[in-house]
Amino acid sequence: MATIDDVARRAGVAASTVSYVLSGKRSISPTTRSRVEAAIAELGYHPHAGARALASARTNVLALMVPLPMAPGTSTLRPDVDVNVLMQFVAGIAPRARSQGYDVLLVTDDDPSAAERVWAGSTADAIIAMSVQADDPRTEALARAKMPAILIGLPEDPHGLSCVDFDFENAGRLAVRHLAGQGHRHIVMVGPPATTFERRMSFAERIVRGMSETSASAGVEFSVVPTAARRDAVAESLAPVLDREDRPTALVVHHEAALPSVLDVLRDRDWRIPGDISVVAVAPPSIAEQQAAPLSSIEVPAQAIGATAVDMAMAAMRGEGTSETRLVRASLTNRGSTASPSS
Amino acid sequence: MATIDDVARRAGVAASTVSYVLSGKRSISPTTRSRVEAAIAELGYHPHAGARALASARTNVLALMVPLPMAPGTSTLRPDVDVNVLMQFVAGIAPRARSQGYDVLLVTDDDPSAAERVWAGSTADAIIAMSVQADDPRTEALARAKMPAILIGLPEDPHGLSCVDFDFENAGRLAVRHLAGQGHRHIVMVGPPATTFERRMSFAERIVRGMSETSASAGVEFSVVPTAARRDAVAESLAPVLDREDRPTALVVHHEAALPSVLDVLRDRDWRIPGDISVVAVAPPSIAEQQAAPLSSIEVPAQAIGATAVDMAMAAMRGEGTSETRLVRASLTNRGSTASPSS
DNA sequence: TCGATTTGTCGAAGCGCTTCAACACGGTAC
DNA sequence: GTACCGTGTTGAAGCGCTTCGACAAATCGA
Repeated sequence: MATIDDVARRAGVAASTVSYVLSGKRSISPTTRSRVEAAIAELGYHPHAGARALASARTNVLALMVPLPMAPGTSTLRPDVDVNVLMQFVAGIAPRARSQGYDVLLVTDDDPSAAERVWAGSTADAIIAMSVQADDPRTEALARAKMPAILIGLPEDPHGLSCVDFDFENAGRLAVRHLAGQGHRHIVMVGPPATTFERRMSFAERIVRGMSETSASAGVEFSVVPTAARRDAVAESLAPVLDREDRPTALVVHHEAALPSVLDVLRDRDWRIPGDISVVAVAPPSIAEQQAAPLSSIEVPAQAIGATAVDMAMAAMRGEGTSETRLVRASLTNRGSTASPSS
Repeated sequence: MATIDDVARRAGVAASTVSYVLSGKRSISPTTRSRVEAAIAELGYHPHAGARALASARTNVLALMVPLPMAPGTSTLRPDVDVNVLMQFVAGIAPRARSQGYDVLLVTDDDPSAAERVWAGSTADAIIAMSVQADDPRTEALARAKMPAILIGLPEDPHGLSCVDFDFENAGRLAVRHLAGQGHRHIVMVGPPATTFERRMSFAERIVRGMSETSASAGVEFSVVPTAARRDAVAESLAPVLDREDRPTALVVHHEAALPSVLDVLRDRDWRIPGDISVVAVAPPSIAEQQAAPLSSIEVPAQAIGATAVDMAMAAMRGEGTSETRLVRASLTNRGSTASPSS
């Protein structure tokens, strides 16, 4: 492997000059610059990441704490984390980090001390923690490690850390307002399984709050049906609600994995969308689009949130960013799956 | 941050002694060892990863090339990579790497030169590349970079690199043998979309080869139906085959995402499993188990393959591992979704 | 024309660790 | 008693880079 000295020798300059060409921290004459660049190209030189980290005290690595949806060893999926959504975040984070010259380190240990290991060992410059729960133990560990950290999700007590998340409360309001505006007086939210609520994933609580408050003030009847993703589970959970004489005229589905099952259940009853029932999905665009029927949806811009998290991490490293919480605003894309109730 | 010198001073020994306590490369007296360990604990010392990498020429980082299933910027899923399967691999890789003291670096660039960047910059000690296609350009790039690399998947020309994969050909043989043994004379494989075949993902080609050869020698009629995952697509793709008078009595489904749709389509026809039709899934256990009906399946041990890849990478770094190809053997778990055809 | 800036380059001092040669010391062997 | 060995420890030399202060040369204002 060629070193910076090799390059310097070949270009007939000092090593420090090469360094400055690379970093742009001092002005360099065009002549020198091109000689150095030529030498770099000829030798196929790549600076040694470790040496760089040692000398500059910056690693150019961003650590990403990902909850592994399946416990290692077992094959059971953790039902409260949707793999597709997870990937959407990663798809937003990785390229954005790369474009700023950062590599992404995957940290999957559920042990909260992993954060300290990464930070204290100068393995990464900052951490992004995904899928933060209301009472997530990682939050405190991150704060204690005193390292630039961004949370995706909203803990009860951020311990002074910055957070990004989708504005689920607003999404809930939006959905109800849209449907109530069309004349719906009875709305049901089909939500994540009960365990998600028990785990205190705040997003679930927030969207419910948004919906129920708006419903109340609009005089709309509202209830929540938590469900597992499997079709039989969905059918069973929904039956009591859909069988009622006074059944809801609109469904708001906030459970990516259950979406196909919900549509199937409606189809089994020969209910047309939106003729017999209106449906709004709360999901990343790619998922809403992939359904059998195009669904009007409140799009969770997971990729954009991921990218934002990276930007906030960069800001935090620069010492800017007084701890802030950014809630990315909801917007409803109408794909024609809602209409005034026929009654 | 405490340095090794701080620890040495506190323990009253030389820095090199601390280093040897940490690495175990020289014998240390029990007294000294415990004094050093105490100092480490008191100071909360963590060795600086960069300094370590510089001095020892080893980073203790494993790079993982993951094809991002969704192109950044767009929201379209690449249909040939199943997110769930991807995650299964990661779930096998990350903990195994960690247990050997390695961190995992996520490399999502599709640019083949990413490998060189990572290697030449001494950012990682080895690379594992996932979802390798028959004619994957990354293969040659990896080989050229002359770095320890393991491929998950089977390229046409491994360029001397080691590979791990599931023995899909064997899986195909196994499935047909099992069904033929029960008396089935007409089997259809429901496979990944046509684009997967076009992309020359070798797994698809291999399982087809295994099935068709065994079918031929067992006198069984066999055909392949590629399909997209969505329910309407599946219904449409399967219709010509299932509507035939002489319809198949068994389906082998090798397409994780389409599995639920296939079951739905059968249910719509009021066909019972296995009474009216036998079904075998080829999928990771977690996915086979999650279906509405428990499915007999040939289990793709994605986690185990991931772990194996890590072990092979470690061996390759030690300079062992003459380039080898390991195919992990298939086994069929009977969950009662196959039976002799009723005819 | 001369001092004051600015511009471009260099040399050297570390960053925190690993590792090698060297050595002190008590125990064995003769 | 001397010679030798193994054990446990040390000091110093880098690993490849960044960055700071210094400095020569070019540019400027008056």
